[in-house]
Amino acid sequence: MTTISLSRSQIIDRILTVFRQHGYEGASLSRLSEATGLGRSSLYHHFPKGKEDMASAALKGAEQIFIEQIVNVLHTDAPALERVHEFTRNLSAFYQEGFKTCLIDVLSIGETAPVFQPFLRQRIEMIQEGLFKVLTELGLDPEIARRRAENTMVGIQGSLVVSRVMGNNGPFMRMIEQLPETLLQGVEVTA
Amino acid sequence: MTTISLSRSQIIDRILTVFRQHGYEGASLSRLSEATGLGRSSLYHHFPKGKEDMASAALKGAEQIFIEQIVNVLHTDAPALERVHEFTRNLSAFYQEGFKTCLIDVLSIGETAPVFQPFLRQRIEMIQEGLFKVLTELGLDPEIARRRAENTMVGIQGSLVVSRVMGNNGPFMRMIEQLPETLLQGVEVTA
DNA sequence: GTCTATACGAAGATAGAC
DNA sequence: GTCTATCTTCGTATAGAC
Repeated sequence: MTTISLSRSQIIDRILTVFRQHGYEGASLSRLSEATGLGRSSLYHHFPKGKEDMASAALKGAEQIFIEQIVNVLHTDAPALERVHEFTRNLSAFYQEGFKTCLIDVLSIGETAPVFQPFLRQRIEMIQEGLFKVLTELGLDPEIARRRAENTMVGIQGSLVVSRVMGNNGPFMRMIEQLPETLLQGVEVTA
Repeated sequence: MTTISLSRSQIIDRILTVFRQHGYEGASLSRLSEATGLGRSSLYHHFPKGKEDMASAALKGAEQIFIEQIVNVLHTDAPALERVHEFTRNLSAFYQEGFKTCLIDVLSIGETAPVFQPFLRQRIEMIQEGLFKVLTELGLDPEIARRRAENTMVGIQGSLVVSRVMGNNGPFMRMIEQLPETLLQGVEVTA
């Protein structure tokens, strides 16, 4: 066979896309097979426990880039204001300017939701903790900081849903555009 | 049979719940049959085109109460401020204080999404138009009004997702609590 | 209007050859 | 590590009796 075989991370990436687009129940083995170019048995070779393994791998595959691009940028030693802006930029890229459905949304629906829920919840908490840290460093009241961190998560998820339904990424992009301003409202810019 | 048979609207309500909880693909005929107490064939008697018919009926079933409770309250001749508050209260009740997943979210995922998308989109537009009307009546700049209407939809959908994943309705309830204030920011209260 | 029975394909999953 | 073949269960859907 001269077929160029995919690396594990490439396979997982294809799988990830299927789950994002179709949800857990809609991500059938046929679709996963087609998307990866692997037969069913090959999929079971890579993911012995089947679909649940694949969804877990997809979740974990997204985690790498998620932590790097979204979470860690909030914990660098760069100036707090700069961290907010990098977070915002990377967020937009991570969701492909709002065109990508979020796994957090999609995997929290249906019978298997309890399986993934702890991980999904952790993702939300990681972002909220990172934002909380940055905002309190900037002198914001902890109550307000916590609140803004939550509202940010709400804004991300909500704008993705609304963008998806409206058929354009306007809502997401407007959320992104106003995010730094919203987060930094009332912060003293003591250069 | 002494079984108390359900009315059509009761049947649709049960179906609605299944779609909300499991999404379109996860809402199998078995689940729908169990939830309604009707055999598969009976379901086909009521909904000849099968599952797609059921989902459409569920969507239409929710529309009645949606328009009454969420949209129409924005178009009454009550004072605009009062309309905002009634909208907020009814919104909270409609989503059962944040414990109910929204059909707009759930039916916009997966292969059949294009079938329902126009209707889902219309729901979002109905709310946004109603809010836009109230806010402009209150003297708000049209640009700002449009923006706040969109942010409200984003807040609703996002807080429902985050509440679901976090396993508590706190995010939704905080969104509800701050909604009137957010909407009415900068509005002159000329009694 | 609801039931039983049934069709038929697709679902997830496994065995074993190569 | 990928394939073909196969298994079982579940999926949607229909026919026809009551």
